[in-house]
Amino acid sequence: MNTLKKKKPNETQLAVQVHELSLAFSKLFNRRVKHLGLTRAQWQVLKALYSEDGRTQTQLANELTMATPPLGKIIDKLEVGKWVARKADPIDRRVKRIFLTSKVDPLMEPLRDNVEDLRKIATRGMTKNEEKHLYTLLNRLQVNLDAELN
Amino acid sequence: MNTLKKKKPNETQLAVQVHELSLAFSKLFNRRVKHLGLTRAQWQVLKALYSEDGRTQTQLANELTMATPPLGKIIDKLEVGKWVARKADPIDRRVKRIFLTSKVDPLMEPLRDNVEDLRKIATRGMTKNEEKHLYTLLNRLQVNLDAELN
DNA sequence: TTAAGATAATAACTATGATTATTATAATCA
DNA sequence: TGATTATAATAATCATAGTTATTATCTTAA
Repeated sequence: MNTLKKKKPNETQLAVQVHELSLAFSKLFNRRVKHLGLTRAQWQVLKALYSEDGRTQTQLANELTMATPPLGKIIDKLEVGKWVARKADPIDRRVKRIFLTSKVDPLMEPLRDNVEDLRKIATRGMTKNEEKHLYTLLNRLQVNLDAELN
Repeated sequence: MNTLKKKKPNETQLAVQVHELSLAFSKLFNRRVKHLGLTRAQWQVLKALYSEDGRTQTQLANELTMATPPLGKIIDKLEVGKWVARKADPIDRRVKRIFLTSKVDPLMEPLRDNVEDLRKIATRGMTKNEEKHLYTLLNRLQVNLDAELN
């Protein structure tokens, strides 16, 4: 009577498998950084800003492959938490530029470590070559899908 | 001045790459089935029911690796669209079992075709062996992450 | 058999992402 | 210049996923 026997994974469709992986990564990431008061999506934005802050929301949204409204909402939360500040652009009054606060700096290392830990966990049992091959194949998928999305 | 130069994909972190792939698959899927009035997540539920309907929401949620509240909301929408019907279990009055309506049957083939089209698009340029290897590696990631999630 | 614990569905709330509409401001073109 | 067009941010709405709380019901154990 139990119809819930777990499918053999190779039967799982590619898109479904990728989706489940994405959720699993997010759950693990969020669980592991909860004590820092941040989430996966928020960390992505901080990381992008860390390489160069003072960028506009539109520039950030492009880099993060995300529409501007959801990015704006993430920035709202980061602003409430005092991780970032919006500052008006002196020349173009439509623009707001996003700057990191000093509160962010001590968090970068633990967050980076967490990302690296997750990579190690996920690829456990793979050889370096297999892992490289995986990245190549994932990239191929992304290029193909991006081409189709245009 | 343009700081938005696209990263070389191999620099992208594994979890981020998987996340972007997941979003790309969903966007393409939704765009291609919009005329049917369904979404990717809704299709997943219909597909699970198609193999055997009359299951409880908890059973479906388990199969779909999803919590019961979000599943319940997807079923709400499917019910409004007359794709499924909730029926009270005659024995256990806590339980509602979900049944497909006849409206679903003619949609299964186009939806399946769409999934297959997307697979072909995504894996364009890969050999059969590379594709198989990809599935093996993705499955390894999933097993590793699932083990960590417990 | 009654009390305690477990389970099923759902409500309430949060986070993330998408699309469309709106408002303010810039840039361009006639 | 003045009108049109484009762009930046945000509001509003929807879809999906998660957690916690609640209610009804069932199961188990004293």
